[in-house]
Amino acid sequence: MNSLDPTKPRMRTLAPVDVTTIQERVYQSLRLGLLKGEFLPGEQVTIRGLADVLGTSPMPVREAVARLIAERAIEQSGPRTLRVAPYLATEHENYIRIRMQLEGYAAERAARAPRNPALIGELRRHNDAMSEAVEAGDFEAALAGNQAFHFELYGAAGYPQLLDIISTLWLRTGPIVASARRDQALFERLFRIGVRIHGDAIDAVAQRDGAAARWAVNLDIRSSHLAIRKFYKTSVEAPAR
Amino acid sequence: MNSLDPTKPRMRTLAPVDVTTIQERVYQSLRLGLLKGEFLPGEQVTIRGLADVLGTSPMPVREAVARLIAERAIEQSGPRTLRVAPYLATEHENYIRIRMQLEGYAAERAARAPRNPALIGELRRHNDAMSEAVEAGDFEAALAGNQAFHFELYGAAGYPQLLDIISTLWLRTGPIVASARRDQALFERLFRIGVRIHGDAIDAVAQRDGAAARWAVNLDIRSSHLAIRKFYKTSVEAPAR
DNA sequence: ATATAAGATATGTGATCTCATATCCGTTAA
DNA sequence: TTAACGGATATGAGATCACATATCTTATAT
Repeated sequence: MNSLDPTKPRMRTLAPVDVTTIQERVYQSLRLGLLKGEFLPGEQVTIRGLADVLGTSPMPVREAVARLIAERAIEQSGPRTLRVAPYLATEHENYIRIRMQLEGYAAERAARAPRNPALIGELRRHNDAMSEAVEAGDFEAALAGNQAFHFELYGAAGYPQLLDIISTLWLRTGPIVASARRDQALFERLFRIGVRIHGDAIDAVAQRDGAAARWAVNLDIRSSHLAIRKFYKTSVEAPAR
Repeated sequence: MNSLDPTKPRMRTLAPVDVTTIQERVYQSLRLGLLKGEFLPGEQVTIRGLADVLGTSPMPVREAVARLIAERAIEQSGPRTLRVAPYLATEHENYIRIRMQLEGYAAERAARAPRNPALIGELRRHNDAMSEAVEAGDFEAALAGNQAFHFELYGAAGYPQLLDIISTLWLRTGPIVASARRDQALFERLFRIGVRIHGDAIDAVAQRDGAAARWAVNLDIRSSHLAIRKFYKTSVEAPAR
């Protein structure tokens, strides 16, 4: 019997394989693309087109898109047309008010939640990363840092369901925020303000001051909203509904 | 030329035909069924089974179910199993807190919105219908009246997007609330309390007192939650996750 | 009698095909 | 030159088929 003896126990090097469905991977990919600003608000998409880009058949894309339609991140603009949710001033303003309610509440709960020793450090780390990215002019990284900061904070509230709803709202407003970064000067200013407000939020959490945490997050949301509104007012006109 | 002359103008009796997709009708049907309590929390469903009941093929059902999964009304409990969202005490409690934030906010805004002369009358009408249904022991009608009252109120806030999110939350908690009506005595008591609280809410709106409206709605949500928790604690145990 | 294994059934996932129709483009007639 | 008609193309919706596998049933062996 040599070393190839099949009855002899030996080390296996096979690793478990990714068993997630194609549909799920398509969904996650589209979701990430929306949050990273790879789609413009109002941009038309087609199921077959996405399937080609993603290297799969239309079938999994259809169902991933159906989920995104349910989350209002993609909408049917006509009988046979799909598009990324467009920027509409009043609609976006409504979402901002809803976000202030929910994210403000999440921040308040996070500040009042049982102390997690690592939380403050993590928040600072995300905010520092965002700050450095802004100064380096890397707006994609700044966007990612901003997102990481917010979700670290909201996650500390200990409400998976709340986090889930907030994620959906970010998915709707993501392409709008991300595409607005094309105005570099405006967004540099915006992100610098954001970094400072995040600092206030961190202080509020450190002092377990729920009201102050809520206030800081609401200020952050509102100030970013104002910048985005200015961007869209002065540059792009929203596509017709 | 007789009366069948095709050149002679004549009255047409053809009415427009329903052009909505099967998928959309399946979705609306499932949605209504969930809100009316035709599904039990944790109940298993199959795509082919639903397709048979609805008299269609699995295809439109698949995509309608995908949307409901995105809304967390249906979930995948295993590799090849779908079920209606089950009752889980802490998860449900989290949803209750989120609903208090959002529905409280909606009520506050509704009370402070520009006066709609018909609103108070509509609210009273829904609440009276609910009250009569409770006394008649018609819990399905009472449930419908309760829903109509809440959405009439929240709709008056003038935030379609907020209404949409609240609808999604009701879709998740709908089967839980609806199935709990099986304990008649408990729910008779609950609905009677609800009718009274609704009266307080109507008064708050009539006086344009946003804080009072928020308070009334939050009390309504919380009291119904307590009744449901009691029901599930004393009767049914939630299916294992 | 019980436990294990083999076979049958059920079910979600994905691919492929068909269909209706919206959209685009070129041709033709006024 | 312009507008209207018609054909080609693109696209979402739906049906059908194929596949892998989880679950249930049944038979057999201990």
